[in-house]
Amino acid sequence: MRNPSSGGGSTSKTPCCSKVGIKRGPWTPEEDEILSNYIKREGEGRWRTLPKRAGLLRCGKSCRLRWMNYLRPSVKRGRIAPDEEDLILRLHRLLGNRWSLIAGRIPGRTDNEIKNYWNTHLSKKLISQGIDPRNHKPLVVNPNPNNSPEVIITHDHAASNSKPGPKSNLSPGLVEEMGGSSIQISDANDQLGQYQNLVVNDISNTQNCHNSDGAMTMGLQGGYVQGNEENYIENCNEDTFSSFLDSLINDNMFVNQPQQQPTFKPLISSSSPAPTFNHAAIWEAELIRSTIHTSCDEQSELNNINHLA
DNA sequence: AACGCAGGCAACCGCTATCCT
DNA sequence: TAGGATAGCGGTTGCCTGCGT
Repeated sequence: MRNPSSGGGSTSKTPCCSKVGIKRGPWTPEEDEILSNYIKREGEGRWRTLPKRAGLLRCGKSCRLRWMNYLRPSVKRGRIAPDEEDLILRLHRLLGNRWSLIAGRIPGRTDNEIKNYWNTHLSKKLISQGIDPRNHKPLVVNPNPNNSPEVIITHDHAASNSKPGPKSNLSPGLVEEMGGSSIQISDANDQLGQYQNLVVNDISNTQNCHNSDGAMTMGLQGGYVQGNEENYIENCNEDTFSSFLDSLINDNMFVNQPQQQPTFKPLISSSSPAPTFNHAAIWEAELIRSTIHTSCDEQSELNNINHLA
């Protein structure tokens, strides 16, 4: 890809691999093999000193990235499946540009891969369907007979343009749900919200980790005021965020409103015409459920969640 | 066949969080 | 507690490739 001699960034700032003799650019098969063999032998970690120990003329960051994104045995290569695509969309609506969190829920996919896929495929797809990819809300299209892509963003979330930070990058959809007592989306995005609810609901029926009623409601009602995202998030610790997730999970519009059992459609009509029920949703729910279960048991997941708090 | 263009994606960047001494 | 080291994250860059002309 990149020309090693050209250097990566176009900025004048000092790159991390500015040392003379440190190689940059695309990795060669030989380098891959050296790195793979070394990590299989010695294990991950100590990236800073790894290149020297392994005999690579790379910086530690580069080695880590290469391993995480390509050389790890668990990394899945190949096209993103429609099921995965739908899952990415729904997770993005919940989590925003938290690529690592999204990737953590899609086995075999890396944050970089998902990020790239989002930027090159999904965001454009959403735009073409009149949905703002930043907040998953309908775009207000300027009435235009030739369907030119002139659009007005209706909900310009701060996360879209501001410097990302752990405390300010929740998706607007998520924030919206945090502020309301119901997960139900009341605008033209109803269908999308309902579809998401199905998944969330499915999770709620089986996940039993933080499922106390008290904890469940705390995240939503304990201090968050709609429009005051920062305050809420700043006060949000692991428990409250977990509780918030629980509240999402347990807020069950279909139980409350069984007559509204909707006709579900994929968020994006990527493949076949919309079925009344999508296997992807079941698969996704199962996947998310399993990760939530995992989060109950593993500190690493807590650490991940903690990034949001 | 040659050229130009746009899209895809691997890699790099700066920044922040966490760990360690 | 402070400060350095390390790990990890999300945004951005720019080369490569495929396609259209």
